[in-house]
Amino acid sequence: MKIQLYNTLSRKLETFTPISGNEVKIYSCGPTVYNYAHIGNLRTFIFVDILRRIMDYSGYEVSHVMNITDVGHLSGDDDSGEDKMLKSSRESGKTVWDIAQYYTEAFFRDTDSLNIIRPHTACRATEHIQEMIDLIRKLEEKGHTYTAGGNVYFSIDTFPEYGKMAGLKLDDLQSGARIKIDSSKKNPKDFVLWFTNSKFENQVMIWDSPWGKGYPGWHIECSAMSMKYFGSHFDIHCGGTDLINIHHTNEIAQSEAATGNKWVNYWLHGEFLIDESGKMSKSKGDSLTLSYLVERGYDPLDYRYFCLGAHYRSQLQFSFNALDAAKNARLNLKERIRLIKEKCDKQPSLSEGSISDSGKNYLNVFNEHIGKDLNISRGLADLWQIVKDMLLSDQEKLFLLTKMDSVFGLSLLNTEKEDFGDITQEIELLINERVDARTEQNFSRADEIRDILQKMGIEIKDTPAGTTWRKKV
RNA sequence: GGCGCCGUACCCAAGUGGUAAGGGAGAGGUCUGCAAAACCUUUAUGCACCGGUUCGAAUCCGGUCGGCGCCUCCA
Repeated sequence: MKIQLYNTLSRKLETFTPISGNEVKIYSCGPTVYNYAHIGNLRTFIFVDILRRIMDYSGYEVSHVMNITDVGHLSGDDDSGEDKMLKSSRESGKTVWDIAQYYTEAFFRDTDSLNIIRPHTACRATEHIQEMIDLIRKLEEKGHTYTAGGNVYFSIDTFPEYGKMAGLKLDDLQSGARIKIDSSKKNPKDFVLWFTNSKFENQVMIWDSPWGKGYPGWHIECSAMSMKYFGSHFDIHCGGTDLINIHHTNEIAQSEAATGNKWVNYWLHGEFLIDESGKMSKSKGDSLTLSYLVERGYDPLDYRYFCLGAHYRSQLQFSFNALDAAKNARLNLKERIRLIKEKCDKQPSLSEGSISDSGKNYLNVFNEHIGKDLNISRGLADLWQIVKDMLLSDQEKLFLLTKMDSVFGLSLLNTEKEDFGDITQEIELLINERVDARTEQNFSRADEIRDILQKMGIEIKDTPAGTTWRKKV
């Protein structure tokens, strides 16, 4: 199966070819764990998950590494900003280590509930300080660094290709347009590799280094960790679109300056989720979290479905209206699939070889769609078409759906419990009573019971096979 | 100030040169004691606006208006 990816490096669609045989090495930028992830953050992780699932689906051997940024980083460029971990620690009364642990667990709870497959390796920055120090040393040996004001900086003037991915024209950049420039820097775009002499009280996240006690700059962790797990050259690096200009630009500079060779072949960036006021950000304070959606009665997979409706490189407009639409769509889809499953119940399942031409065609079209820069929303449309196809056998539908859902990750075949709730005794009694009333043609009582159940949030369905119910959407 | 993206029906959106995917919502129908659910049908001569290129444009080019992002930390 051919896979084309839009590479930020070239700003073009490129056909994907792995560096080594059938292996695909994916590094994705992970969460900063000083707060809950908001649903905008999670959109990017869903995008990475789709990428990974499509690679798996295509038969590649994927290894996926993701960092956990548990080192506090400054909110400003000039050393005057506040350390976010410390801030969070001060506000909650917990230690920075507890904070990191707590939010890391919260992050994985969220991603698990979104059916996001966990990376093979999730590596904490704080557990790779030595690797970072080693990398900085290498850069130092090659003359790419200088020390000023107690910090070790990367000197971008020693790396002529600086900014090539972002297309930055250095002279045109208005550095300091929004923030004060660190006066120790030789070039405003230089960045810190290692901070020493923390000015923060109670700074506990400090380590010994050749340059003194301190802590690493933000960018170095991804370079150091990806090289540790993947070596100096790997296939795909992805993250949010905001990382292009600074974070990934700096990562490329320090990585390629250290090794002297190309670091990453394909760079993929996911666009933002926005709401009426624009992009969501942690610094806005109260932000939309997944658990808030759950409190409001949504299933995490409603949000996943919502995200699959748009291409990863388009901004997606969030609203509860749109989320409701996704929720309805997902439940409708599952109901249809439940019926298909029911009808196939006693029949033997199909194998790849016994698929009809029509089925094969669906699969080819689907593969073509998702292979073209992960066009998952087009793939979803393909899936709907299969579900609604009146000529395709149910068995075949089931086969195709199962295969395709390995890419969507929507648990579409899980139709048993989730949406239909636990049968409570009360509901069952009422339903039985209503069935009796209807048999006796006592329709006023039957309608009365239906109203009662309605108020309890239960929806009644009278089918030829009997009365069923489900929780109201 | 520099760079980039976007503007498609009531809503979310796909489509980037060959005559508008999909979903939600709405409407009509079948079914039903009535409903609900389910199922079927239906909903943009039109893709912000103006001009141009082309046999042909939502798609390419130029302009106008509007929205968003990046150039601090950020998904």
